[in-house]
Amino acid sequence: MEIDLASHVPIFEQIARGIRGEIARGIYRPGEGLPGIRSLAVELRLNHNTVQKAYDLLEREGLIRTRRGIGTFVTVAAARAAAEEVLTAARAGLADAVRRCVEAGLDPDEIRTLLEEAVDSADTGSDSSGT
Amino acid sequence: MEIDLASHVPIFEQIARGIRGEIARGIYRPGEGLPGIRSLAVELRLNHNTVQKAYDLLEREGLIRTRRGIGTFVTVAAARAAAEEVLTAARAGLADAVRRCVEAGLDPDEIRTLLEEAVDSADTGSDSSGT
Amino acid sequence: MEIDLASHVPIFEQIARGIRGEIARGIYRPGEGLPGIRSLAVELRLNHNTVQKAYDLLEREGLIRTRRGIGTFVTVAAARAAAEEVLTAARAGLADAVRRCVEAGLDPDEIRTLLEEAVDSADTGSDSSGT
Amino acid sequence: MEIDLASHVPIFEQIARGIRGEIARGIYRPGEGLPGIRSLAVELRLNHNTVQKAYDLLEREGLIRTRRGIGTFVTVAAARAAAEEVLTAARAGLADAVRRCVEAGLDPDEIRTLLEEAVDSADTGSDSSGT
DNA sequence: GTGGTCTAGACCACT
DNA sequence: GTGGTCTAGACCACT
Repeated sequence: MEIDLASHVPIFEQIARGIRGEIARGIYRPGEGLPGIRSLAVELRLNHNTVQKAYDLLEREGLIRTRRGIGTFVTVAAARAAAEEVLTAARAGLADAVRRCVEAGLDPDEIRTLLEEAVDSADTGSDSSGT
Repeated sequence: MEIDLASHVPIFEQIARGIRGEIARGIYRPGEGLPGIRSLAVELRLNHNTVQKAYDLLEREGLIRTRRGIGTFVTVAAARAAAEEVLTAARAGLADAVRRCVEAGLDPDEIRTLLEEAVDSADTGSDSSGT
Repeated sequence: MEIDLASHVPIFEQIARGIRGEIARGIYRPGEGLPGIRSLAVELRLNHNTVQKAYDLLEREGLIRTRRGIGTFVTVAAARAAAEEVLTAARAGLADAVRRCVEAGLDPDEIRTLLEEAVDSADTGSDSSGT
Repeated sequence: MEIDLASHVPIFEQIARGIRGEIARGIYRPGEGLPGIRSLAVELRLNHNTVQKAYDLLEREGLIRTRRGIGTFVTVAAARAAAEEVLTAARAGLADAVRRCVEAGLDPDEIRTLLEEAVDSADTGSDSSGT
């Protein structure tokens, strides 16, 4: 998961988004355990309270369930819910970014070109070669 | 200019972006006066200090210049600089949004579809169909 | 008279200081007329209200006297008073500048060197060659 | 740090000057933490926004760096930069004060005498006599 | 506790 | 009217 400290999006929100995305993509499946708050905090070099806040948010959304002393788990209803939330957020984010491009004076074709560049470079981790 | 009070982007930053965009698109031209800090604050229903902070930022960037008791004006170097800043920001924002879409599990074609929807709805007023 | 628009000292105060100095040095003598508000404003490229404010200040101090429709004149008591005020202000300003030098980490000798440089360069207008 | 509420120099600028001087003199060293915005505000009996503005200015100059939730620290490049800025400002201030003395009709010797008085009284605490 | 943003409102300088 | 500074006080994010 990548945290952008310079972003205006609160860090706890970025963490929550990251986990939502991972649930949506099936990286974490219902019943599966999530990394511990402390260890994730160490990995991301953040204070554990910040990670805690992200987990709290996800629990309020019903995506995860914390069991004292045992750990945090993905709920059964999570996969579908996460996918929807992530999709909605992604769509909103894209619409917003496009609006800013239009305001920047870019015409649709230029935006499409930028999109292709962005798709290509975002495509890093996922192997699209089919190998 | 539209201000999103719910956004994580600080209001003063949103104002600065808006004005940068307007300079970039030639709505405000070098030498031209910008709306007064107080009057813009009233129009946007914001506190004048918030608008002041946005103008401060733009002045530090060299896009505008303030003259005591007279008003605020677009600098000669502004148009080009604003266009560049806005373009860079727009590109970064789009790349970011696309990355989130990919993380949401969307494939390139789905992202392209979303983009077309976004372009259409962001296409405020400017009828490109020529009909 | 030199006005420093970038200075934090209000412009009307700078004008007043300038005139006080000129009275103190005998450039304007008791009974003599001062430049008109409008013409001085034009010369200094300022709004006449700003010059007016400076004249008001000097009148309150008793250095000058305005006679409607005739002009502004240096009062009899002015010369001595101006000299005192200017001297007090100059002394205070110097003490302040020295304090800042000390705070900048300069030792007395370095400050003395700077002073000699400053005295030399401030010596521009006054012909010390005796020619 | 001493704040002169009657000065024409804005309070936030006075605070920035004070801290620049303290960095220049090595009172605060690179990596070291500065007093918190809120606590300094309390100490100086000022509003925290005013101190904030001073810190903003210093951050823009690259002298200090703020870390959310942690505090404000002197940057590595700060010492040299601060010393230069402070020296330049001190030199300019002294030149200005001397110019005013000359305009007040003081001759170089009188200015030198005033300087010695100022140096003596500004010589707070640091006994250079070695006694 | 530490910094960041924002509002409401006041006072000043310049045009 | 136009900008600049400051205060008092509130709310949020991160440690």
